[in-house]
Amino acid sequence: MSVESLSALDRSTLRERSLEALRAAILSGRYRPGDHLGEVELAGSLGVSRGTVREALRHLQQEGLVTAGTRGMLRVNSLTPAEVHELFRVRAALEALAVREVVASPRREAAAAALRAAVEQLTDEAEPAARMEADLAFHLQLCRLSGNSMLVEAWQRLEGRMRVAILDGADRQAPMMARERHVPIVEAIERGDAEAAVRVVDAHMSDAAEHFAAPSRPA
Amino acid sequence: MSVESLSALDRSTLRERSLEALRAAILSGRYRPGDHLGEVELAGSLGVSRGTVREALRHLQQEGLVTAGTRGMLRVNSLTPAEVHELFRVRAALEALAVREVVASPRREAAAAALRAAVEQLTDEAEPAARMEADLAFHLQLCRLSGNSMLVEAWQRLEGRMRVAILDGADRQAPMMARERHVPIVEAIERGDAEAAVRVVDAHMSDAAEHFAAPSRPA
DNA sequence: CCGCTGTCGACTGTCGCCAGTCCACACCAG
DNA sequence: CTGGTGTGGACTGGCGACAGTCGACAGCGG
Repeated sequence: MSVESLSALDRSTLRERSLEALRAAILSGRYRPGDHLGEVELAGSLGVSRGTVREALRHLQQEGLVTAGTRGMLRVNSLTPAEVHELFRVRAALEALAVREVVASPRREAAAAALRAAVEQLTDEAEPAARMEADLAFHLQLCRLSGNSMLVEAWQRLEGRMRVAILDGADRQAPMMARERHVPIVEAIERGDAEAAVRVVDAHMSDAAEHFAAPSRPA
Repeated sequence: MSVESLSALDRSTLRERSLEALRAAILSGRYRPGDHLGEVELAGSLGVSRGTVREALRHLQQEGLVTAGTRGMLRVNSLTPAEVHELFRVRAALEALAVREVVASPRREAAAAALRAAVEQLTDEAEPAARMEADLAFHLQLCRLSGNSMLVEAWQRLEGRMRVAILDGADRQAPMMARERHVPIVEAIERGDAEAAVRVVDAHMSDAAEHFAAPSRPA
């Protein structure tokens, strides 16, 4: 029943490690959408007390990976196709702001270079999880380069939900993560053509929503 | 030292009541930015245990009203002028998406009517706090009418920070909350002119950022 | 007078426990 | 056989206490 033993080697708090372990367990599919996450069971699995698990669960709840059911019980959350579409539209709005700010920034040259580097990490051969990481890293980098901390935070709050949506439709994720999909964004930024970049991002997000909204696990 | 006694009359949990009380205490200025929020002190003030206060504080931390300082201690957060600008730019992006979706919605007529009603709540005479509430209610309503739940959630995550920013510059908030500032948005939506509505929202947010970014409380 | 050190205090991290509540299931009366 | 009932189990809500850690301050040596 053990999720994964918490190595007590690093200096972070138990709460942080538990949070990380829980998030990884959910994202890895160890717990499926709808599964009940009992505090006592998790406390036993993680080797920590209930209170510690509680805080981690509350955090995941705010992240949207976990939702409250009957009697305050928490279950692994899943997204409806409609929610996936909504999610990607919000993401598109945020990233559109990001590209506009990057283009308008005096550090546009350096930003474009950094994005070039991030795009190179999008390998076409790695396993799905690694591809997703590289893809998310690119988009997060894009937000970071805008220099807008509030934007970064808002984007990161969507990240958990995006991961579940992407992993749910992992069978068809390959084309979305391709390097060719991201290069045009960087090129438009390099040209200083914000509107073109926004259009590319919008189209990219729209396609992605279409791909990942398909209910692959009827559960 | 008592923040405010929690009436044990309603049916909500202690955690929720504590959270509400704490948020109100911070937003009301009972605690100033930078103030240390001790778990034991708050527990005593609220008449609940430390664990309960802890969870409420963690929630406020994610809301951005509270930030972690040395040794995990939590302090009331404040926003730099730059952050206020960033905040309103993100908000503008989200509300622009909202108006686009409202205009594109088949329920546009009904939505416009609901916004008309919300605009009427923007009285020019009430006290600052009430004006802010009406203003935020209008904008939240706008997001809700988009029917995009992810958008609503993203917006609400900014709400706490917006409140602190607005209250910090409450001395000059009056013009921003005026009804005339919001009527054009509704009118553009009624006309079905999404781009015009977006421009109005953008301008509104830009002005607001300018107003509320002024450091009024040098602390 | 200045710097180092040891001790004290305060605060958070974490834990185990008790209480309240809801659900499921067995049981019994009709 | 069916419906109401009661009882047991499981789960979360909430609490008090212990332990670890860091900062402040007084005291001592140079």
